[in-house]
Amino acid sequence: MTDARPTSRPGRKAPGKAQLTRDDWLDAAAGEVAAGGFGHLRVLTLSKKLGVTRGSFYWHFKDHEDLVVSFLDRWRDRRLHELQYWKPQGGDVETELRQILELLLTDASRNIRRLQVELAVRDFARRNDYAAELVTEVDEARINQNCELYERLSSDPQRIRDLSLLMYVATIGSQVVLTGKKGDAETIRRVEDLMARVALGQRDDS
Amino acid sequence: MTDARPTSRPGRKAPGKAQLTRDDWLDAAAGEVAAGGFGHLRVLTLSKKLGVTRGSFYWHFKDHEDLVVSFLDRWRDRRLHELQYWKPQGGDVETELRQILELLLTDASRNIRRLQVELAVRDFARRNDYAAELVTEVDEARINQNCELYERLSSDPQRIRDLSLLMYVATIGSQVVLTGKKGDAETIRRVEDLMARVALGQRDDS
DNA sequence: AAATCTCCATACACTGGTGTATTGTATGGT
DNA sequence: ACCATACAATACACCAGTGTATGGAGATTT
Repeated sequence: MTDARPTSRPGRKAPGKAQLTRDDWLDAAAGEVAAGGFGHLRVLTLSKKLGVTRGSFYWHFKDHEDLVVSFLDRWRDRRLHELQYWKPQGGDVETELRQILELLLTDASRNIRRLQVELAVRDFARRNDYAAELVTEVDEARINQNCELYERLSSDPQRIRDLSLLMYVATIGSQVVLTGKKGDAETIRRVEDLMARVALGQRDDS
Repeated sequence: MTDARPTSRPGRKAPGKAQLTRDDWLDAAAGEVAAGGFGHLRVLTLSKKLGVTRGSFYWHFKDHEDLVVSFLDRWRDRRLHELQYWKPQGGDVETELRQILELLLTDASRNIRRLQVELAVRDFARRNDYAAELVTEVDEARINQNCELYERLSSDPQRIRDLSLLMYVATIGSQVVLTGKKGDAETIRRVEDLMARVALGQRDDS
């Protein structure tokens, strides 16, 4: 499954042109996908961008589909892996909630390219079963992760899941609707604040 | 601007094959767009689907771009027009709110094709300026429309707009995340219910 | 230093798609 | 009846993109 070829080559790239790795191609592909979606992912364009010919590509990848699948796999792995670092730092519920929301909204809106890739993957998932699987996997992992937070707001398991889901779809919706629009920074901040108040208002005592 | 050619032809289509109209092509295009997005909108495929050759297409449309632009225009016009019929019927705030939400979530999730088209347009807008304009136009119209409803929950204009925006991005997010997933019907119903409670919890007295 | 391995270049065949020019055929008007 | 019009079929040139076969140069090994 995992490729035996090392990602960082020692003592190479001496002559003039740096040798490319599989990951270099995937990074370049990320740019294309962010800009034009999977439908505009061309190996010819990619090659030009990297300053080589397609001969190089077909050494690193079996074919175009291999690139797409590898790209999706890496995306899934990274999205699942990063959840580890989003573990709450401790503190009361409100500050923790606001931290999470800031991470998901304000911070995310600055990583414009990462956001574009996510939307592209999500769109591609509508017509590609494999991509759909991965997206579902990532969605569920994120929603489950946030459940741990909302457990501190309610004791009803159903309510907890629903709240986590609602907050999640709101963040995704924000990204879809507001990404790249003018004045989005301020708007996103306000939505973020309102979401926090909404979540806190869902305590058991309400 | 508007085409002089009638959409329903009188006394034609006698021989065997029904004559095609510009709208027939756009309807067929909707199917393709829903299934594969704008990137997979091919005039060849469309022609086969309609049982004719491309010769017909190039009589009705100048070129491929003409089809896309016409499609987008029709989409915008319909989305803006349908808002007229979404005027609240009167009644108290809660039932009215629940009516709107049911319309936007449960009902929308049944119109799977319409939903797919909307998501496709939205994705296309990320790389097409004209589509982006229309999507922004539709988004703003919808958000403004819903403001009228949320005015009855709060008196702070800023709060009203934020709430309307939050509810809107939540519906869009639901469509993006939940469309076509298994068990979405029940899930959507629960999210819908939670959204109603959230909105109602945002009254001034809170 | 010879052989081998790694990575990329070059050239070619092939496919699918667009757009255009030309021709064909019903239909309605007069 | 005749012709113009509306619509569609056919055939063509053209381009973008993939995949493959083969060659070649630099580095690594032995």
